[in-house]
Amino acid sequence: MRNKICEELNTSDIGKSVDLCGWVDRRRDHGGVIFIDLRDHSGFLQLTFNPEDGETIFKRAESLRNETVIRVSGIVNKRPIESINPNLSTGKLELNVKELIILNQIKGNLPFPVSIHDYENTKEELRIKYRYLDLRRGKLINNLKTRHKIIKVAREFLDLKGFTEVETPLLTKSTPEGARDFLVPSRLSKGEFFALPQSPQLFKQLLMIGGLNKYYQIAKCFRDEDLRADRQPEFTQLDIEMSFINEEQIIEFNEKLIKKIWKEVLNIDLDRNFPRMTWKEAMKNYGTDRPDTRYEMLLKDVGNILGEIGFNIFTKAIKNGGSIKCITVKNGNSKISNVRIKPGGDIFQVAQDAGAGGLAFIKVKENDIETIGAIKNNLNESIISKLLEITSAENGDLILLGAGKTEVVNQSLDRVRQYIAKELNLIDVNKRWNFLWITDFPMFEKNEDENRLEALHHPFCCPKNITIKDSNDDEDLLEKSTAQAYDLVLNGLELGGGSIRIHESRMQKEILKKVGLSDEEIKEKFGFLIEALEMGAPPHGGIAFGLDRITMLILGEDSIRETIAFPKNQQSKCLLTDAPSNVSNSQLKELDIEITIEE
RNA sequence: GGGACCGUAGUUCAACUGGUUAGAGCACCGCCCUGUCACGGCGGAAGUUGCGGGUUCGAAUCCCGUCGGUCCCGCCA
Repeated sequence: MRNKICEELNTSDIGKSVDLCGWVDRRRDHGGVIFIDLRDHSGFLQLTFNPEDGETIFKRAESLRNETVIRVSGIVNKRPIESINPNLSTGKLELNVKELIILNQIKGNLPFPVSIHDYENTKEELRIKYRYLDLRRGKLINNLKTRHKIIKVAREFLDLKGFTEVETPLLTKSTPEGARDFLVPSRLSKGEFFALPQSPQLFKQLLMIGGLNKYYQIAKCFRDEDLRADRQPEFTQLDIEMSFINEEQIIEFNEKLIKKIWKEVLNIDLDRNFPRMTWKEAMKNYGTDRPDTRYEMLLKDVGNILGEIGFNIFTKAIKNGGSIKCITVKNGNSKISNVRIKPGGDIFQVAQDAGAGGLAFIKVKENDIETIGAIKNNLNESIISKLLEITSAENGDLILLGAGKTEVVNQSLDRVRQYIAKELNLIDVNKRWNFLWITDFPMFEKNEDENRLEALHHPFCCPKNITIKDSNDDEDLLEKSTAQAYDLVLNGLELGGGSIRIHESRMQKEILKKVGLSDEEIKEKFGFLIEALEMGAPPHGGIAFGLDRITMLILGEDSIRETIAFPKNQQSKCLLTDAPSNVSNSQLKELDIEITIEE
């Protein structure tokens, strides 16, 4: 059909006869001469039509519209010097068309313009509904190519290190805890359901037990939860697992993998080792387990300074076992107006939205401080000087304080910190790729509402420095234990996480009991795992990266939808196919399923 | 489940504090134009202002409801 593509053409083709196919990107009809920008997957070439070439072909050329699909044959000509277009790789050339075949025409108006010159703020609703048109604009295709390259580099790297890519089932078992499952009924098992995997977690462990040694998978995962800019109901993990390995080895290995991807895809050398921070440090200094360390404003605990000054909110916080913490905004007094940090102000609101009762402030001035009377009346010089010492606050700085339950104080100050960093442009642009390992997660956290323990990572993480014998002797020891778990954080975003897994059946049973499962439930839901662990399971561990997020960050996009060919909208619907949708009664009957919602 | 913002021609936007017949660019249709490249010129068609209700002499504009979209909270082992 064609013997050339646009990007292949250069001045050595001048005088040659070529056949090209593509879309009409734009047409410029001068009456006498018609210019068409031909676009194919590789680039552009200007076509010219002259009346002297015959009435039939000229008439046909006049009928061309944007996005008409054509095949053209002609002679590659050198453009006159004054007509060279320096913005085009084929700008010195043009094709004088001798034969024009219209392969497909467009019907009516397009839902939005495709030509890159019209690239405007097209509503995303339309871009997703007519994804094939948006793809034709090129940017998304480039994003998909970058995504492809990331996967390719990872595959090559892992292959070279002796890993085997294995596909695990999509039709699998619904598991308790975690996210909501997508359920799949089956005609052969009426009344029963498969679940789509939230991750291949247990299967990759079983592969280790099977002696595969090194596994990876570009794995589709499914979670029926609400969506965000960085969360889709189906997403992709780069999933990795290894046997006879410890935490340190996994971290070092995956750091190499990430560095390789950044080098091959972006040509960026991440030469220094990624810094590490324990979960405790992260919570203490940043109030979150995925801190953005590109800027300062660390959280400081001022409970022992302000807890007993007599200000009721502070006193109560400490008395109830909570915290008083603060962040210091350098030169905040001039950069942030009073109304913003008082009730009704945007910064105050951020703190309150995060659950805090409010946000207190202390403005540091020359030889004085400014704050609300209820606080100021209770301060003396020694307290102030201690406060200034611990916060390193100087004249002009603004101290923002939170008091109450530690989790709430952490969460609200974390949000305020992030908000202010964005508002005041405090993010260090030189730290564009600020990777950080978070380690030493606790095994469990308390679910206050239901008064029970939940696995912080998942209940297959192996606790650190503790044996099943220890835990039998001291229940508390296990509950307060640290997991051999680690997360990779980039600029405040979780890129991936993993752990050393439990390879001992008795420990696995203990942990599952701790998160509230009965013996029966353990047997029913995880019997196959417990059994497998009893048959010579090797120590093993691994990690899973969010491939969509990695791609998003590498591309500098704000949403993973820009990295996915056919994404869902925020209501979890596919606007292109209108899925999910109704099914016929006969389909339902075959599954013995009845719809009870009323129309 | 909750909060915020948005919805005007095929499309991207405009329309003052509620006030004439809701405008413009691109696209579309017609005519003109032989070197443009986001070509240019003249003319034309194109609107249930998402939908429904209310306030008003008068609503794209204000109010209520509803539908759709985006961002966020909850949720996401």
